[in-house]
Amino acid sequence: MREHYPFKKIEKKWQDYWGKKGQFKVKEDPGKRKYYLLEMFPYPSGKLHMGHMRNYVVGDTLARFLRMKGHNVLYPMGYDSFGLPAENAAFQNKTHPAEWTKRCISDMRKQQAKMGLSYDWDRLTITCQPDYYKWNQWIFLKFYEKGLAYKKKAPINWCPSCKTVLANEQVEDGKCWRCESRVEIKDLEQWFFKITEYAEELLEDLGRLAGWPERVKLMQENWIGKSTGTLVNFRLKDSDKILPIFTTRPDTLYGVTFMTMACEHPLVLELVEGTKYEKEVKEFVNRVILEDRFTRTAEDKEKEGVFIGRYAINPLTNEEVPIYVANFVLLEYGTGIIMAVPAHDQRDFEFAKKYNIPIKQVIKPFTVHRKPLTELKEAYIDPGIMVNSAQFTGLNSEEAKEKITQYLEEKGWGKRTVQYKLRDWLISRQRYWGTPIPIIYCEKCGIMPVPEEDLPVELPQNVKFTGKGNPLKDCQEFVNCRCPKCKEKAKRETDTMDTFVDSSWYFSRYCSPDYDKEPFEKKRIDYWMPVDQYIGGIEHAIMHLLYARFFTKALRDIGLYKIDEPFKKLFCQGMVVKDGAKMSKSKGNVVSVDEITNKYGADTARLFILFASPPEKDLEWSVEGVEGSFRFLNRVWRLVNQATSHKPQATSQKKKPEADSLPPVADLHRKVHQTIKKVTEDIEKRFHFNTAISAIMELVNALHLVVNQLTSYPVTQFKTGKPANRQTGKPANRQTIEEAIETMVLLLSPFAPHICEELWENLGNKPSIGQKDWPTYDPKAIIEEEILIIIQVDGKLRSRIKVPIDLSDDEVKEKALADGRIKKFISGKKIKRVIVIPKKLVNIVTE
RNA sequence: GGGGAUGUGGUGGAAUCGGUAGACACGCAGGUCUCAAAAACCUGUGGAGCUAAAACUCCAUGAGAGUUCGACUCUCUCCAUCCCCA
Repeated sequence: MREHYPFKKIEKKWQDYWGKKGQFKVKEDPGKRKYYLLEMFPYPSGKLHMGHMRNYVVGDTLARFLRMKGHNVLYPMGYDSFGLPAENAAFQNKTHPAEWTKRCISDMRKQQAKMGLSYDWDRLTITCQPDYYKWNQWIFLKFYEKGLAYKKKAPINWCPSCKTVLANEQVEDGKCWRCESRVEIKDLEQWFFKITEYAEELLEDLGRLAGWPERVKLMQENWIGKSTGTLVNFRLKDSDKILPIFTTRPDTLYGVTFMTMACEHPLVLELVEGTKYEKEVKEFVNRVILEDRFTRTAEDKEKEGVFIGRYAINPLTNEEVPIYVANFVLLEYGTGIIMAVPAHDQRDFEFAKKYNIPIKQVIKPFTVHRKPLTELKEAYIDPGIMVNSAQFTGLNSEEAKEKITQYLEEKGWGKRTVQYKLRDWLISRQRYWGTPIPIIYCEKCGIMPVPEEDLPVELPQNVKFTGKGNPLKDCQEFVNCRCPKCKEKAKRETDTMDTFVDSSWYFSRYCSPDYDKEPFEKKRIDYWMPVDQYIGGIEHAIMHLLYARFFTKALRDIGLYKIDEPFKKLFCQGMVVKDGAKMSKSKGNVVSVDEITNKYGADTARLFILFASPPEKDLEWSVEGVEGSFRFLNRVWRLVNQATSHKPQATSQKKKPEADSLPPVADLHRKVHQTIKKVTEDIEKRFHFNTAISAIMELVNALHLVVNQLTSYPVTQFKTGKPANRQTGKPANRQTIEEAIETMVLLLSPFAPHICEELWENLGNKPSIGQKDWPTYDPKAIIEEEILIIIQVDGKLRSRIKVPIDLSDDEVKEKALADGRIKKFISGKKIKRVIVIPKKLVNIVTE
């Protein structure tokens, strides 16, 4: 590794050049095809890792390619810079979150620049700055006006000793991450965005997102979780209360033998209050509530519950059934109360077995003679024939669903309904480092939105970070204010917004980052939006992408957008792993960007990342692989410089080849054009940078062979040759080789931009290679004169022959049958048929 | 339990529309150069059989079946790993 190309010098030189020239700045240009290329912006947590870099290298390569193809490419970068980690770091390092964030951003920008990423830095957007979060507040007020932002009680994690709200990730094993006290669940007034209002549209429009991966759409579909079913009103015994339940199985209504309620259901504690059941129920609820959803609903989790001492009345049968509170019922789904039919639902079945609750079968299989119910080992969940169901007995259960729902509707006991799993978006966070919610509480006037002209409500700088509670609450100068209406003393909302609010529209801010009348300028947004290609990790498949889609629709209804969907195409790159595990500090398998750029340079890192695997798959980091990429670039460097050098190559002086052993120059010309085609299509159609690079490697290998063999060729002539004639049959050697070298450098330039700029200049061209047109191939040049035909006998490869391209199928068939090797296999056999696949293969089928 | 993805040499991967399995690279082995090494360059490299060598033959894409003249590719069953949901 002693001698290598001077990548440090070259990379610095061209990064400076691009920066000085402002080469990547873009403006709206109606005359050019726009292309908005977006990467998920990072959280500035300190150092960028190779996982980030993979995202950016894919994006940057694409951006450079598209520019050369003549697109007007918007390629911006920003930082998602509000959030809990900054606040924690501030507490630990005794710095201000703003300071810490600023430092992280500066570090990350340096690393991104070192990788040669071609962002338009003029559009840099940092979400923790008032000129950005002002518009979060503005949007909040618009949502509030439209009823899309509202307040209601919701349970939160509460640490009684720290007296603070905890995020879910701060609860470890049901205990506070800092002081290890038992976490409690408290109901608190919180702000919500009404995403459920768009549930149907969000679901429906998934069908129009042709450029999205199927699995992401599927995940969103499941998350929205639409189900059609029936709402049935049970009555509470000895009360006039109604217990509404949602079911997708109204056909099993006659088989209800108990009810279960979610532990979080507010009615639970109300119903047991002052009764002998109170103590037991409370203890149970408090225990269950702290387990996370996953463990609670896991298949193998023991189903548990407690009788609460009350009964519900089935409207169809007037039967009384006991009410339980159970661990497997979630408040979020349906109404939080479930009618339990143990005969036809597996979880209900297990529960009933455990607590000796009767099991009543109301559907029997279509196939006759089934074992009696008492011997059932599991619930019967499939459709069948209705039994024990009054006037519905004998019906097909699918049919009965409809009939029973109809009957309930007639009687006013229930109705058909559509249910979504999607919940409204809780945006309140009880912490400092986020966008202040622009609301004022006045004793006289109530909830008052901050007037638009008073925005932004700025985060106060002067707060104490004790690690406990929300520092904003203790900041008197922030909290105390005047009511905008009556001007009396009032108090500010101290909750801040979820950071997902910031990332739900940042891509629109890039379009007009300097605009100060609204979040973004219509004229410019209409030119750039929607995003043509979004690139990011699969971990955002649900939350971020769903919120951004919701924002787009809501802002459209406010009149800010013309579009319905923000991201036309989505690409999710795989993870970067090392030693079989995702790179992470705790595992100690992190490869830092600096380490790689210092040792091999950015071009090598870029090339390796793209070459080692197709971008949607996980990428295994390999030191040998990186060295291989480095070797390749050195090879390219020597090859091109050898061609431009005045000194003849020392090693190539040995002997002159015979005239007939001269390299096939026409082949090289063909190879060049085939490579253009392959590389272009691999990038454009498939995102398969790995095969694009291997095609370039093949071209380099071919060139290498030609240059080495062609010892009679005076290398000095490379420097100032005329461009190759691409129209006529067989160009001169010099032109062909020159064309091959220039094309190769052009094709390689989006992947390894620095070295290619330098080589381009060395070849006697003016910079910048990034502003040259992407090469196009000549369809005539890629046609082979002779093609290889595979000959099979009974599907087995037996011979190959070369034939002229224009030979007819019949002639090919004849040649195949006459082939010496084939004769051996078909002699004495009767030929049943011969299949000829034009220009590919002949299969001779014998009896 | 439901849904999805993946499974190809010693390794990463290629085979884009059902038509030569293993492109390109890594690694390894041998060679050239060198006092030696590194670098660079050249040659070989799925397995087995048969060979002095070449040629040739057979086997091989997680396992097993099916469709087809022909299957890494399509269908079914199973196994393993990963992801999402419950």
